Order: sequence, then structure tokens, then C-alpha cells
Amino acid sequence: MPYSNDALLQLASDVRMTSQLLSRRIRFESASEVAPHQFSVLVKVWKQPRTPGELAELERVSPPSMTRTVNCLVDAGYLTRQADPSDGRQRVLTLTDAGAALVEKTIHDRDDWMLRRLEGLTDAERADLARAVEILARVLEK
Amino acid sequence: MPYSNDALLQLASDVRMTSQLLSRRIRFESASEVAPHQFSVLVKVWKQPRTPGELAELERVSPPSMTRTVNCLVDAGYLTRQADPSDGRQRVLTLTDAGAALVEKTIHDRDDWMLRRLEGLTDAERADLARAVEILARVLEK
DNA sequence: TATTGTTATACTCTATAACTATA
DNA sequence: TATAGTTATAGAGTATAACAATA
Repeated sequence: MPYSNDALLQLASDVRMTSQLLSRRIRFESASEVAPHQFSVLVKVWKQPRTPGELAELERVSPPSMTRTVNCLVDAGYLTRQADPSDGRQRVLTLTDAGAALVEKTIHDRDDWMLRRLEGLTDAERADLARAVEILARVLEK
Repeated sequence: MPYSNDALLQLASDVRMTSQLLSRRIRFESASEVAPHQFSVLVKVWKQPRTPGELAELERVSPPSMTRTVNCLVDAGYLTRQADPSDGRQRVLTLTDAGAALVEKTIHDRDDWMLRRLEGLTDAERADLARAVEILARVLEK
């Protein structure tokens, strides 16, 4: 039975609401030691070193806001600033050991929270989730 | 083939990351006219009228913060305060027509954004997503 | 006396505009 | 002259503590 427009809209709404609810629960139930916007920056730098300007664009905040956020994270010992030898204007940010540890611990806690919620599922249900994840990842690439 | 512990942890991580990525995209790509925390309050009141105290608890903010947020939304014409006849201390908040219109327009925009991303999928893929939504909704009830 | 909500005050996050250093 | 980043300043969100009104 092919999907009608109404059924597809309903599915879109269900996917959106479930994702937002799950995301909210993850944020609330395994909070990091730093504020959410600060943690988001740490994760970006954890994936790869970044300049303040790149981070401001990725986080959709102004450069001055990112300067302040970065200052806090440097003061807290999670980030370090390094001069870029190829362009004296830029300053590359990297994680300290404490910063990497914080990111990895928080990610582990969140994955563990999610894991406990998937433990009671059947293998068929887990396979459904795996397929859905693959589909959504593909959809979000566009 | 039954799921190993490692495979289940990987699945948990994939589900978590996909949900957070999707949620972030929705938030960024179809922003409301009011700030996110304000919109969240409007949605709560849209579902049912609420007192400031209930909203503070639902949103995990302090009562004074909620007072301020509610003041902004009342001033902007999205909420109205009404006295509770059964308890003079409480003040029940309800949406104005403009508030309801804003909530419904934003929800529609977000669902439409999601819909456009699901349009290219096969019926089998859509059915996978529908099953995944049902599974996650069940998991989140606990 | 306990509860609901608001006001007082201080701190943090955000933005725009202005400034410094480098390209 | 343009770009990367920071500082200056102001506006908005948040919290704790104190207060007002009601139960």
C-alpha cells in the first residue's frame, strides 16, 4: 500500500517529534559539566582543530560570542589556543587532555543512557532502528 | 544473528547521534519568530493551559525565569494571564489567537521541512522509519 | 505556616560596532 | 583595502534571595 500525502506528512511529523523528544531527553538526563553551547564547541574541536571563526559559523553565533565562549573554555582548561604559522591572524584551537576526557566521558554517558533504553528490544526491533538510522543519515546528507 | 554488546552500543550511539543531528537541523533550518525557549513554552500552553509554576518545572528553569519569559510572551501578544477562580494564588496562562497561529505555523514549517526530506524514499524505507518511530516512542515512555 | 508568583539583584550569553594585527 | 580576532557596550535569559498574596 503506497503512502498517501497525508500519511507521509504524518510520518514526517512523527519522525520530527520523536527526534526532538529523544534529543531533549538526552540533553537533560546526561548533562555535561559545561553548558550545552560550550559542550557543542568542545565536540567540534574534538573532531578536528578549529579556528574561532569556523566555530562561530558552525554554531551560528557571532564571532564576539565565540570569543567569549572560547575564553571560558580556555580558562577552564579544556581548550588551548595556538598561533597558525601560515597566517598570523588566525588562532587554532585544540583540546587539552582534560577537554578530550570531558567530551569522551559525556559521549560515553549519553551512549550508555541510550544503550540501557535499547536493551529490552528484540533483535528485529534493533534491526529496524539500524535501518532507520541509515535512512535518516542518508536523508540528512542532502 | 543476535546483537553483541558492542553492536548494541554502536547502535545506541548511532541512534543518539542521528537524533541529535536531526533535531539540530530542524531547530536551525526552520526557526520560529520567538526564541527557542519561548517557543517551547508556547507549545506547552498550546497543548493545554498551564500555570507559571508548571511551566517552570516542565522547562527546568526557575520560577523567576519563567515569570520573565511569560512576561515577554504576554507583551508580545502570544499569551494571556487569567485568574484561577479556585486558587487566587495561581494564574492560568492560555494562548491568544496569535500565539496559536505562531505555534501551528512553526510546527507546519518544520513538518514540511521533514516531509521534503522523506519524499524521495521508497515505501519500504518509509515503513522502516514508521516502525523505528513506534519503537523509540515506546522506549521513551519508560 | 506553606505555597504561588513576582520583584531585586547579579552574572552569563548574545549581538552590533569599533578596534588591533596581519594579509 | 580586506580579513581574523578581540574589546566595548548594551540587551536579554538565568539564578538565588527577598517579598506579597493566598491557602
